Amino acid sequence: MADIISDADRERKSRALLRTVPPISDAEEGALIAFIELIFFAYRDFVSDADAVLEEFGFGRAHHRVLHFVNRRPGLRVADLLDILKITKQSLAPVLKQLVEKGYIVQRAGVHDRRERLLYPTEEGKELFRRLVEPQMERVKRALPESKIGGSDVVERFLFDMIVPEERVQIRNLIGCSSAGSIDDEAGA
Amino acid sequence: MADIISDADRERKSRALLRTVPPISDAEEGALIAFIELIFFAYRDFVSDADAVLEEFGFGRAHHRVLHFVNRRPGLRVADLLDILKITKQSLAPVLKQLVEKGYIVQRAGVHDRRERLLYPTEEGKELFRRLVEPQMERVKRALPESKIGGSDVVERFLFDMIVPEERVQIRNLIGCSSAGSIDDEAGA
DNA sequence: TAAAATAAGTCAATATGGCTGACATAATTT
DNA sequence: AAATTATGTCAGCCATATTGACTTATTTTA
Repeated sequence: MADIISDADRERKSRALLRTVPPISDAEEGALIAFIELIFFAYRDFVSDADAVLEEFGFGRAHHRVLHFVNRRPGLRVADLLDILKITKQSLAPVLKQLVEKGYIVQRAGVHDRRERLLYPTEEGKELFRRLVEPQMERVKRALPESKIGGSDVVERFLFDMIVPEERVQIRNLIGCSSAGSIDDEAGA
Repeated sequence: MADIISDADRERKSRALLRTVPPISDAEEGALIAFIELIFFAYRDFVSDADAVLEEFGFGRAHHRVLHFVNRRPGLRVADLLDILKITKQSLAPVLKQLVEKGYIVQRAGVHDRRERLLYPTEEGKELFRRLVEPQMERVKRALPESKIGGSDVVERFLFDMIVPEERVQIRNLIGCSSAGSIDDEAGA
């Protein structure tokens, strides 16, 4: 008990030093930490949607991500996938191999550059993609403000602005996102 | 197609608690998938904030999560932590052990029940918590709609509604979240 | 009071999904 | 012909999770 009080003392001291630079108030802090935790719990449940389906197929989340973006961008190269997922090719290799071996993804040599292996979903791959994305769409749809004007735009903008500025243009191009980032994407300094 | 219907069957249990939702149109689908991908990218960058700090200390994200909730709920039991993080005690054990050994968390026997090990952050633990939460608060603060009326409430509500209904009450109690979940949390059936 | 239940810790084996480094192969570019 | 590029592969490592079985200390309960 005494420890907790002295902890609070010490925290007050260090906080006083920090307060000279940034302007996050104590009142604001609680709300921001609540947001941080909400993001943690929301994401955990968000990814759990697909986990049950994946288990049926003996796949993990890594397979899901690969399958997802191959469906969304059929014909993308291995290098593109690595760039989107921000993983190494050694990490991708076993996952992609399993998806190919089990018949969910096919690789074809590029037309212009035959070194490239362009990735396409098979019919089975498309079906699995749908099974995985369906519960996630349902969850997002239910969570999104339904009839309020601009409600979903606010959420979309928030998510977009959580992304590091350098990646925003690339991601907007990738996902074809509507409202996000018309102005001050990495300006506004 | 048949798969989608059977998938809907699988989801019927949880959906029945909420409400009957109309089917997702093709036009809606694109927007929902964009949201799904935004969540993926936003979360990836969100957690990356802490990674740089963690690396300095030789810790991983598991350490971060433990340290975070011990700071937020000083005196919680090991069982509470397992429940919040939804991991097994065997997963927690090495992570907690390291945090204790390196002096960021202390364990004390419970007063009422001396079997319980209540977890408290040390001074160093509180400082590291602050270092980890600070950049995340900054990111959230920047991404949140600043002066628009109700903007952050909309986002908060969205995140809250992404959580599975059964957990919402517990999480609201844990994080002391303001706007989220005044009505129809798990009602509506 | 003796037995059962509980909180926590521990040991072992296993799996997933990341990483780095080094090297091979085929195709393209210079 | 040589360098570069795209991809694949091998080996080893690490972090984080799992299940199962067991111990210890403590509390509850029959």
